[in-house]
Amino acid sequence: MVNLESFCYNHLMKKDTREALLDSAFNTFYKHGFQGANIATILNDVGINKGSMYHFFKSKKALGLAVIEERIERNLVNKYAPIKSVEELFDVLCSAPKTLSYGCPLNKMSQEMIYIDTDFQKLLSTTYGKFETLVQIILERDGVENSELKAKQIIATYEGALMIYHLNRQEEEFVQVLRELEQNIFKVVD
Amino acid sequence: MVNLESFCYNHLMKKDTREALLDSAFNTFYKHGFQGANIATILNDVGINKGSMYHFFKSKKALGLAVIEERIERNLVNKYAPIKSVEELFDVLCSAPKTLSYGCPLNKMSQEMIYIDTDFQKLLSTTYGKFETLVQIILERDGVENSELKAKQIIATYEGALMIYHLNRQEEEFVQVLRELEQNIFKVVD
DNA sequence: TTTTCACTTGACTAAAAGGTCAAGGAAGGA
DNA sequence: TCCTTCCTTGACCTTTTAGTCAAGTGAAAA
Repeated sequence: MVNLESFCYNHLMKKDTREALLDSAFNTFYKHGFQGANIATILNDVGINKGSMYHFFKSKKALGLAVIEERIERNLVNKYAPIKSVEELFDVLCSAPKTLSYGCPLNKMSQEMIYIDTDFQKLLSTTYGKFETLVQIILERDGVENSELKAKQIIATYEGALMIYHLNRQEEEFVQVLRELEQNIFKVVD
Repeated sequence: MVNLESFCYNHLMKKDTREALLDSAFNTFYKHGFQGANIATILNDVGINKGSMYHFFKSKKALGLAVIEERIERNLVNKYAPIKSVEELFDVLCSAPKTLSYGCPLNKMSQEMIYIDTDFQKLLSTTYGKFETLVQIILERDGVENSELKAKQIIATYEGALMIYHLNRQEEEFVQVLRELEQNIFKVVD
């Protein structure tokens, strides 16, 4: 018995065209920025034609918004939801230089788009809120007080340090700044 | 006696065309990003023609690099060089939401360009280094120990918090995160 | 007065970009 | 077997964009 879906004419399983499009668009936007990205590049990468993309997304903008909702946000949840302790959180944060080749996707997209398009602004703002909540939950589960402010502190330092890392490529500095924060926040003043 | 320079045919003092171009380019790149920015917009804003711009800058890229060197960097020096104490430093940092309409120009340009063009990358990296030095000097003059790490901490938190501010537009949160850092860094553990 | 140089004009080019569309293929239900 | 729906093709359109260039202007030096 043959899986019919695997015999699609463009060697892609039908339902996967949209997904492949989102994957490639995410990568392309991540590296080149939304405005700098070229639709032809994405299409070429996926191996499909224009009309096929415009069947799923009515415009480049729609594709961009979908990338935020279905990739950037999903990646954040996949990464932060399973974290069980503050210690583990900082370990994950410290690993960012190894996994995030071009900086923080959310930060990058935000810097570029929030003052250019209000739909992007709204969606990015919402997505950031979810990120903050994910971090806050980790802190609260570990009994940390004042979790909202501390979540903001952690994310702010992380985002800024990651930017500096991408300018200097000094991983040690990046880790040092985060570890310092970890100690400062959770040090007990006797 | 009339100032001859003020009788230029395009109602601009000659020497000022380049400067006006840099001003407008800075603003346009700041809001729209380098790639998203449109040269025609800048020319229209300044009130000159293409050839005039290409007389001073051989390409859009050259204009972009000049904006970094002659505006972004200059603004940083103008802003941070006169600061005389750590206290004053934090006051200036806290005022960012009032002065930086579209985020940190250096951060924004960096996020967009460092992985797209190595000339931008080098220049932005150098410029960031100068920023860090400016902050470090303030700390050292105030007798703060471990000034290099602390400068990085301050800048990282500031940059990240500023990004969050631009997503949420909650100025209080922004100030709170920075004030918290100020206390944490300089609190004496008895 | 003449020459020179820095700067400006504005039309032009070529390429790239996002987006459209009519036609066609595959699969599945009737 | 036929019809409908979903998806794909690839050529085409339109607009935008960075960049070019020959010709011209005015100020200042010679």
